[in-house]
Amino acid sequence: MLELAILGLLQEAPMHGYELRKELTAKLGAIRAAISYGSLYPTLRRLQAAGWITEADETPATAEEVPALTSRRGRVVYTITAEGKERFAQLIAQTGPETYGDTGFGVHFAFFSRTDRATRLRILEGRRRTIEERREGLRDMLGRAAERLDAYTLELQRHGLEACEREVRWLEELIANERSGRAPTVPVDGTAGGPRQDKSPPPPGETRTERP
Amino acid sequence: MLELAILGLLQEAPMHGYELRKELTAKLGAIRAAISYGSLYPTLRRLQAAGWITEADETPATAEEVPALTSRRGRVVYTITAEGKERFAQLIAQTGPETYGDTGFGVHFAFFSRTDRATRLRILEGRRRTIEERREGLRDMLGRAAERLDAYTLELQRHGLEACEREVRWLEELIANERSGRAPTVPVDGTAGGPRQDKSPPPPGETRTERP
DNA sequence: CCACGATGTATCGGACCGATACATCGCACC
DNA sequence: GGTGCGATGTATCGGTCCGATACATCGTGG
Repeated sequence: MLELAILGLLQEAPMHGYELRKELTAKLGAIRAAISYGSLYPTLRRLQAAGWITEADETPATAEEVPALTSRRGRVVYTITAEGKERFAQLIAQTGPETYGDTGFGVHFAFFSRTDRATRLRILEGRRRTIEERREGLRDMLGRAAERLDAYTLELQRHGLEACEREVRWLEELIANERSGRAPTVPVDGTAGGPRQDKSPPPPGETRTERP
Repeated sequence: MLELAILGLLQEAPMHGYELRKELTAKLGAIRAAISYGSLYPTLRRLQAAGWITEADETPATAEEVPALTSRRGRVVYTITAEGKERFAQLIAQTGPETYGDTGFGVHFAFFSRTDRATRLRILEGRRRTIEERREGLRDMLGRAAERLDAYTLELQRHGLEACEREVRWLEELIANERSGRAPTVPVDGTAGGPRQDKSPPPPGETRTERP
């Protein structure tokens, strides 16, 4: 999952570790709290060893002397390679059971603007099915096995059930929206890439913004 | 977290691994999908080594002969010890940052009927604060940094923000209930849940219930 | 003058997951 | 009468990710 997210972010611009973590946290803030360096740095090393990214020490080109008295450690900037882009495309398109879990779905969804519509639909429907199953499990629990559980556990289940129902409704809307054809079909490519091409796909969600 | 959950469940009745996993999945179904054996068995071994639980091979006491031709492996039944109960009480009462994360909070909440009210309130308020901070982060993101993110990511944030707002409201209700000395009451919703008999909640006093 | 928070890179132990292996039992289906 | 299949049951292994920790630089304000 981290691998996918890193590759996706580096496709927008080269970054160093600290920045990467901030962007990661911003993009995935709705699902995960914060990515640990204990995950980030080893993963970066793994990606570099595999050839998906390159690591470049940021030494100031304007350094005249600076006789390295303090052996200044520059920031390490990571850049995605062509193979890395290929790898990302492969990862983003392949769906499995882990794609429909909470974290997996969130990461995939966060990169939907780089995903073709067929895959988007497949993921949304798979996620819906997963949540529907969880919902049924909770319903059964609250129906049949209710007397075996205490009031607090029941309240937890009830709250979880409600969350499931809301998410299914949300997914229905997104699916309908994708099907209605107003979906982006974003040109995924990047060879023309400067950093940050301004892509703004059509609003995937509902038109209502009922937040005060 | 697993340690706490196992200790809590074994306090209700001795169980073997398979059963433990089922009960764990039932009790925590709203937060986690299913506990892996790859976590469960090592943890059981760790708890046994620490003396919190005892491990007893379930050999049928009525076995006259049966000279072990097939070397039948009996089920291993785990029972909590007095030290284990002490350990559980210690774990359930101590709160830290990890208590307010998604998983930690869920596990603690699932055992609220074995938690004294002061601790319950501390946990609910800590959780509320955590979610409020997450909510503020998402609000900032949707306000200030909105133009840097694509439509799908924004939609994800919006959905996450809504979930935060709902959870805060839920927590407010629970906190108010705790303060008023009642058990979790059931909000009138209609969409969520099936039959909801008001099963007599843990009395406002202390907890301590053994299963028959 | 220096304390403090932000920036920045990095490692280590541990918790947990997913896949896998293997064995028994009862029951439906042919 | 056989046979396959799903539930029950115990267990390990490799890998991912987290939390704590360490250390260094820089700007700002008291």
